Amino acid sequence: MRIHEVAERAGVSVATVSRAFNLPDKVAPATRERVERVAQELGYLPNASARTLRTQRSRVLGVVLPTLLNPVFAECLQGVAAAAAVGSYAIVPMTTAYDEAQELRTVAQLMAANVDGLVLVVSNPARSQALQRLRAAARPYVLAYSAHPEHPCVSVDGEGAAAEVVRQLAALGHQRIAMVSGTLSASDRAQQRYRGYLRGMADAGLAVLPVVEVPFVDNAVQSLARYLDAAPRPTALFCSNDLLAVRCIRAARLQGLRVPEDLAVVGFDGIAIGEELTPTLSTVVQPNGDMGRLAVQLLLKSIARARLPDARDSLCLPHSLRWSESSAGPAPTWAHTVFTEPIPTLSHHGGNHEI
Amino acid sequence: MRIHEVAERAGVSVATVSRAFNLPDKVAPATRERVERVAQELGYLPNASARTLRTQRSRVLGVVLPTLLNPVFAECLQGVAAAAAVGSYAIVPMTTAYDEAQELRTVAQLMAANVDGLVLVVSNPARSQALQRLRAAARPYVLAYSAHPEHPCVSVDGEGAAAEVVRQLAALGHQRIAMVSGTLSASDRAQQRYRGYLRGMADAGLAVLPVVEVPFVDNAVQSLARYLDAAPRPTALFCSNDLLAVRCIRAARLQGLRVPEDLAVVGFDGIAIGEELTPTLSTVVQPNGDMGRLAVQLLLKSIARARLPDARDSLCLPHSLRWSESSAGPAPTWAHTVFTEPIPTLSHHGGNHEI
DNA sequence: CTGTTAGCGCCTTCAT
DNA sequence: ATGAAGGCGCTAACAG
Repeated sequence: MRIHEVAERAGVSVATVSRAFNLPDKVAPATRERVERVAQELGYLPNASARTLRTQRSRVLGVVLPTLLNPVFAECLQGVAAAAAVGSYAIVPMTTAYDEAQELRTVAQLMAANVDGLVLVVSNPARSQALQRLRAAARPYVLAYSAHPEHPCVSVDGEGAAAEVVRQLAALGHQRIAMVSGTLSASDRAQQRYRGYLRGMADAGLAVLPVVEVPFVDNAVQSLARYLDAAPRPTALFCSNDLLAVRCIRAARLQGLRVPEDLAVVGFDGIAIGEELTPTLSTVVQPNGDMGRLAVQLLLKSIARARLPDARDSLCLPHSLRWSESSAGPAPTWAHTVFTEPIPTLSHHGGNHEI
Repeated sequence: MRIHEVAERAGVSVATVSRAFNLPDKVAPATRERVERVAQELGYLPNASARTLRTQRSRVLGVVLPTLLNPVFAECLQGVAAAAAVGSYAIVPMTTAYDEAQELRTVAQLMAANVDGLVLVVSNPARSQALQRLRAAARPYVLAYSAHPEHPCVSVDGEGAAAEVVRQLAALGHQRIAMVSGTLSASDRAQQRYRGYLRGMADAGLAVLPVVEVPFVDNAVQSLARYLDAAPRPTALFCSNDLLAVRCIRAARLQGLRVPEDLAVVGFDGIAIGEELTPTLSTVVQPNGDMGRLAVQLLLKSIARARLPDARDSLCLPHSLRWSESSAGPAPTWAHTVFTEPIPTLSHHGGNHEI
């Protein structure tokens, strides 16, 4: 279905049909209605490629995310999609698996696809070649989840939030607080949260524990369980994301530890499912949907003004701490000896609450 | 950066540059190398819109999903993305929130965007206007997660799997097995699984219980808890998806019920996080990634042959039952009276395992 | 092996 | 208020 056929059926020129769609004011009401009716009947929709080629604007935004298997980014993407839809923009999301080479390839591909702008979550803004390339090509982009003085960003104060969590855990009476993180080098955010941990521990006058780095998801629970098996174990774990927190809770249970009595676990991200688990997840709640939404709004605003987004327009969104069931103050000393047996495994059919 | 500039810098015509990219064999090695080098230097990438307009092929696939907030579809999308990447196709995912009107709009938008084909998860293939439209326009598409004799599909036998789950629960000694479902009318799949429940109960000679329909996510846990409060309660719940199962487990705990001793809970989907929860989720494991992957392969194969995918090429993938910690046989009668107090709520700071 | 050229479908200036 | 026509960047005949 092409514009020519609509024009023919409506007894007008293609120019009039085009105007009826794009500049409705410039066409007589009667004509416009007729064109619209015919277009409707024929199911005509303007060919996006031709329009893009002609106008040099695609009304498409590229979205670069590490993965969609972590709900935090899926939630963000929903916000991006919602805000884009409001502005009549389509989105093309792509995932990079936290790999910087792939970030670069992805961005190149998106540029070739003529996206009008990009929202991206990158591993490390400071050294990202993908961002350099975008800047060199003068493509509008906004980062989400990262803060960097030279890039337009929408983020939360991850370091401050982490420090706050640790201080509050200390205030609850915890002294041995360990940080659990994914591969630190893979993500700027993980490093930021770790710095927050260090600062919080210093503020509380506590001794820092070695970071528990869990690089591979496969055996995360296994290695965490092993870690928790060795004395003296921490009384609280601060995890750099909620999925890690879920795994820590499982590892604790496998070791026969109660959460939160024997081990408090706090996550980071505020993924929705965290509130449905048992115990519900204590965590740093980020406004994931809003992060995406506002990144898009910043982007679209700058596009409308035909300028690049300015680093000075960066936004730091408020976060909140959710103190929920997976955390509490440490149990008194005698309690630590109660649960030394691992919980029954599957063959006993899950009697993990009879103990 | 346009093809013309590359041609100029390389001292050849635009046709040669184009050929160097698309038909490398038809250009002299020396020339090709020079063109490639220049293109590299200039960071040239062919304009996708122009190419699409000219060739009438975009090398883009549309992906229509209900939501990305349910990990089952995020997992599927990863499979889709992987298979598309292998075939050098980009993807444009869109979500429909289980709304049929939005499915139609989304498909129309994707068609206007010149996608070469679509993978879609729709509410109800039998009455989907979106599918009618695709068929009318002769666009290649493949459905995932649904089976329908008139459409090319990649799915699992949801009814059979559900019946199997119910029979096995019965074999474990359960007699009061209830089905928990989202809005039945919103999804073909939910209905299919419900039919499986009915069949399984009949096979086991058990009396069917009224389906527990949980239409709105907001108060799902609340209403489930209320349901579980009323006697006589079921000893096993079969949930039409894993997220519901997670909520059922929480509702049970809120009522002071142990899972699985007082209440066995089985889900459906096999989302990855289910294995990390405590208790780990018993569920029907679908190959979510493969579902997406194979749907794309079917699609690309047919595109390569310049034909529409045939309903007779539909695939029914194997599923498996994962019997894990959230299910077990029913506890003996005396056990039902042990836990009658609700677990402490947040204000008591989560002592839900001290009972 | 390489160059010239005609559109793909649309928007937009210019003319009427 | 409407129509005619050029060209966005690219690929694929067709020539040479």
